[in-house]
Amino acid sequence: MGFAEVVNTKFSQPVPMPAEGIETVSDDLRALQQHPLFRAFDAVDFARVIRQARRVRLGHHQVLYRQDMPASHFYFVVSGCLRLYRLDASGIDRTLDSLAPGDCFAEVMIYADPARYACYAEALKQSEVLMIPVKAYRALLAENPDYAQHALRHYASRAVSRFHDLEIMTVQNARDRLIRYLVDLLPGGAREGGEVELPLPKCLVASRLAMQPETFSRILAELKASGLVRVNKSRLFIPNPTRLMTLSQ
Amino acid sequence: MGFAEVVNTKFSQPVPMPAEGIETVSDDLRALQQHPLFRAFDAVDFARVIRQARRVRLGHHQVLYRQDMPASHFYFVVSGCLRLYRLDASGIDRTLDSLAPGDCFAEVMIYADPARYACYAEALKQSEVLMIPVKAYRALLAENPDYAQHALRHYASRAVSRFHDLEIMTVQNARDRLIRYLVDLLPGGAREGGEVELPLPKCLVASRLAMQPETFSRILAELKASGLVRVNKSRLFIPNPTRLMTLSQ
DNA sequence: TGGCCTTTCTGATCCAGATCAAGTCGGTGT
DNA sequence: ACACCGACTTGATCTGGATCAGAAAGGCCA
Repeated sequence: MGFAEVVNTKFSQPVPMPAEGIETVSDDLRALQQHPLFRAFDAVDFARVIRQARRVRLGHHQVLYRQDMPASHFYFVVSGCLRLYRLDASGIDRTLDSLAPGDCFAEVMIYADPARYACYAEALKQSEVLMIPVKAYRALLAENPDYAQHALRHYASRAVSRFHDLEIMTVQNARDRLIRYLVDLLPGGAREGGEVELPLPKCLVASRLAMQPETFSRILAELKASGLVRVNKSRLFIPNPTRLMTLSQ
Repeated sequence: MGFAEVVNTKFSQPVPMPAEGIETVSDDLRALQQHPLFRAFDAVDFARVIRQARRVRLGHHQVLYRQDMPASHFYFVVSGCLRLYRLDASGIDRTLDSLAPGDCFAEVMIYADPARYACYAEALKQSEVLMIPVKAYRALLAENPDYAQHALRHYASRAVSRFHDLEIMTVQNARDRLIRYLVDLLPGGAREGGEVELPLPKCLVASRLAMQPETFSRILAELKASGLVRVNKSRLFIPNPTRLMTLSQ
């Protein structure tokens, strides 16, 4: 494979294709049915895809797939919390995204060619994901133009948010990157204050924002000191996002 | 609008919706017909979209659209060269992508909701673009499931490359970012050496890579000195990409 | 309950890269 | 040919953030 050896040894092996831990799909899939990629489906078609899906349980730090691995499935987060990251030659890992229950990921693999995962996916705690064969999904879309419209809409919104991520990363200043990241997490955007739960442990948020954990910690301390952010573990309260934004120049 | 005033005054006004400079669409659209978004179209449907498209000529530094402007068209580069960028409150502009003849851009607006441009688009020299109404394209796709499959494939490949861009930007080291950028420009990837034409003037490549022009210049000088890159204006010759990559650790 | 381990925080140092400031070079218009 | 202007380079300094090194604060297991 070529990078199996650079994987941090504390990580478990990736799940062997299907795998033990499989069980028949049951009912907490209401959330999946609400997802933009599935919302348009009628009950029959939904059942058809789900029948071919498999539920997988992942332990803390267990790797679901690796970058460059051939991709025949995409995923839906039933419970828990995962992250997407890449490893480079020097073994540095860089977090690219975080995933929460209700998210789909690697869905770009439905139409990617060549279909190889672009990164690693790792559970950050005990998690459960549904693995959905891309073929099954693709087959339904081919038959049903209306479904395809919905998928296109989803792909478009995903593209917009990735573009936005890219925009954040071109900000040179570490503090400004953090501020924009926090404001994006706010439910109401920059409009109104609110509480935010970091979707990743702080050290991984740091890696997501291309800075060191120490730098993250110091910037957060500084924001706390100036009263712009109230911190309680991984919950942050932001009373006035507008003032925060102006600080970011 | 709210940011008309931050636009650098040396830039011209954006094209007034349709505009003078319009002419009937002629024959150098062969290239468009080859584009993944149009390849599947039969002659009749292709003609149908094209009939509703308008050709626009842009002068040096002319802005085609602005960020947050309502988006009713997407674009195809007939000739010239453009860039996508954003402006923030402090007036700093950050280049997010470069465009060459044969590229489509803002095509995500076909399905985006709300349909507002996520950035500015500006011509870097005398250029010609085709503006294609998203409605026309969307209508065709709704009728034709096969076309939708192709569009999905295109969106997927676009998503993969944006993800890849994001990955480059999470590299902390300026030299490493530049090296990865250069290797990506190589036709053969890291496999074999070759010549590369920078798709943007050097100062904008710098902004694309979140570094200062001076830093870009110095790093390039350093690579030149160590024989890893031969520089001739905006053409770079990279004899041994593998060696270049290893230097990036 | 205590010890260990992981995560986070804080302090001290150092360096990559930003910033400031001239130069050089090539192109363009007069 | 000249002056001008923008794109690029080069040099000198300064600083934000990386790095190194501990210390504190929880969790978790025995």
